[in-house]
Amino acid sequence: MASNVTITDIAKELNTTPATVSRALNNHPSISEETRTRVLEAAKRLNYRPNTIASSLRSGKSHLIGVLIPSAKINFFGSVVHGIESLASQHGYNVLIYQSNEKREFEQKGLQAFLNARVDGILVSMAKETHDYTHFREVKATGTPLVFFDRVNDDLNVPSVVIDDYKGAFCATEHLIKKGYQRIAHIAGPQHIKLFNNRLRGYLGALQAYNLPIDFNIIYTGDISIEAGKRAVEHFLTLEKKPDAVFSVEDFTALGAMKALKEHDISIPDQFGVIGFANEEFGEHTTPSLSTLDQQTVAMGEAAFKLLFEQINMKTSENMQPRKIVLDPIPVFRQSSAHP
Amino acid sequence: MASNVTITDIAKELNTTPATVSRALNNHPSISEETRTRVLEAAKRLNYRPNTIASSLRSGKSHLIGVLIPSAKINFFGSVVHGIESLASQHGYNVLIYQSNEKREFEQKGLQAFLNARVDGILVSMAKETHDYTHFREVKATGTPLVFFDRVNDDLNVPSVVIDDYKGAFCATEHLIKKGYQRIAHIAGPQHIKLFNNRLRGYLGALQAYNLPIDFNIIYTGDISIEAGKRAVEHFLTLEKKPDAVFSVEDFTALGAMKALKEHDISIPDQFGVIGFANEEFGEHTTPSLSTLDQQTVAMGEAAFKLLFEQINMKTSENMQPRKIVLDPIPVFRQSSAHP
DNA sequence: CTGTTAGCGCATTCAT
DNA sequence: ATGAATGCGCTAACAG
Repeated sequence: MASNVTITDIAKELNTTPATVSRALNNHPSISEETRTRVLEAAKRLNYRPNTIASSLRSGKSHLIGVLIPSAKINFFGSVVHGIESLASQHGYNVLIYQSNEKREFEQKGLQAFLNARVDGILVSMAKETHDYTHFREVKATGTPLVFFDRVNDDLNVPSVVIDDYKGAFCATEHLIKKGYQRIAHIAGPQHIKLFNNRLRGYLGALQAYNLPIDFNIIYTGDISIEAGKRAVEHFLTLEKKPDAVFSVEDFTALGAMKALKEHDISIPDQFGVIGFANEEFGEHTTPSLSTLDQQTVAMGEAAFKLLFEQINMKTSENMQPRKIVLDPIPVFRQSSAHP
Repeated sequence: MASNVTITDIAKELNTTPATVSRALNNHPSISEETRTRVLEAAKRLNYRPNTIASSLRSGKSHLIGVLIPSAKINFFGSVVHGIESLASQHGYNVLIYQSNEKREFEQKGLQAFLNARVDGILVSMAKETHDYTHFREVKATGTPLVFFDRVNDDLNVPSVVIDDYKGAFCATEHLIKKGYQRIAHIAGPQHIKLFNNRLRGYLGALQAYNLPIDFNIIYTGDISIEAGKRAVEHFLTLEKKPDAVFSVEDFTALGAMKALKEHDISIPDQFGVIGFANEEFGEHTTPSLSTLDQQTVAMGEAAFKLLFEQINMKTSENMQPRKIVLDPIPVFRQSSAHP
């Protein structure tokens, strides 16, 4: 069964030494073409499998990267992992995955596991619950390259990849304006979370850019849920000066808004325009289909890996300030904002 | 900077030997309580991190499991990975992830990478493209525990976890019957894929069980797409004896069917009932919401890990025939099948 | 270009 | 209960 042939076995077979076999196997420059082929042939014949564990121990490089996400069940992170893994395996890295389940405790355990496994680098999207960052500081202290994506923390001085929420919100609002909607509302998310604040700012920025008045009566702040979207619309409809379109901070909230509008027999997009943010899968299949902004999940994963890869291959001396990659969200304009 | 304290360092600090430190750290039975605490204290003080690589090399156990999936972008697999990782980390295993992207070539590369990393076990959902199974045979030949989930192959004699497609299809069809629909159609998937065939059989089984006639005119075979669903309905509506409900092999096809029905102003569920299979996220948010069967993704991941864990801890002598776990799909009956 | 030597960090056998 | 010795499989520095 498990043959477990080693380079020593190959060496014996060919009356040479493990060192030579190792060199041949790793395409070392100073090795004759002849011995290389002989070794490769013998390796194949004996069904040799390089033991990466031994190699890692000796070389100090594990060719492992750790990816810490809140949950693989969340679509967004699955897509990001897709981007990460694709590039990583192209570059000869294996990907370790760990879920924080939004708990700081698990987050810490995951980082611990990664460090113990001597990963060559770590990619993290932070848990919501996390407010104390000492565990990340410990990682930095070990010198292990670290990159944040999506859920980042700027104080930590770690390279990161994020989406340009301001620009996305600006773009969404601008789109509604250009489509001819007159009075555009916003359903905002919890403002202590930076990205939701950025989206609010993008909304305000677009209104200003087009010299439209800002009315805080049509800015509803709720949580991220279908229910919040419904409540927002109910609120808007009580107003004297009702809005005729809404930019919702997030697709699920937009969905709630659409449901409430339907209940009131307000037709979308004719009487009321709706646009969300995230490009969740369901948006393509609602009636009408939901306009939104795509978050570039796969590109985010790829960018995150690239940043990490740079860091891994960087002499520690080159200690410039950490790079921050900001991805543009991609507009996906569908029916819900197609003002006639 | 990276301290990289070893057990030897701890030993020196305490004027003892690496062996003692190792024993203390691993809760070896024959070690005095006093030295244990002294070692643990010193380990913490020196910021010691066990080197799993060295440990793996020495012990022969990597505490790594490899998970090979078609793509992390696909929701289903993300959820399964969630289930796997949760249990795995509870049991002290780290999870390596690799995507085949539905290509046999990558599948083989992934398995190779896993074997080289000396994983303690491998979990696989096969690529669609795969028809030649020698790479799996090679894995078996190494003695590395292997478990299939969802996309399995029975010839390989490998333990597996699947969903009971027959039962799910039976249940869906039965539901439509009990709701009072009279003439129930089926949109089937490519029949060379076993699970689709099982669903067709479940549909037929339910009709028989309730003494309903089987009419092949209302069994439409297509691929798995929204378009196929639309075409199926178009076909059904040309018939003289039109159906008044459909069990669709899969949610996206069901969605296509709903769209076509809407275009024909046929009201769902009053005039026509629809039920799908998979419990895709969008189903909750369509109008009307889509009845379906949940595939128990997280439970599948957990079951797969459990099976693998059993195998890992099994003496190779206990070579009974491989276990096969069959999960029951969970009915999720929503509006689209709510016959008045 | 190849062989020799050494050791990565740890767990385990055999002493004591 | 602890210490001494050994080697897992590989790579790398140094000789030749």
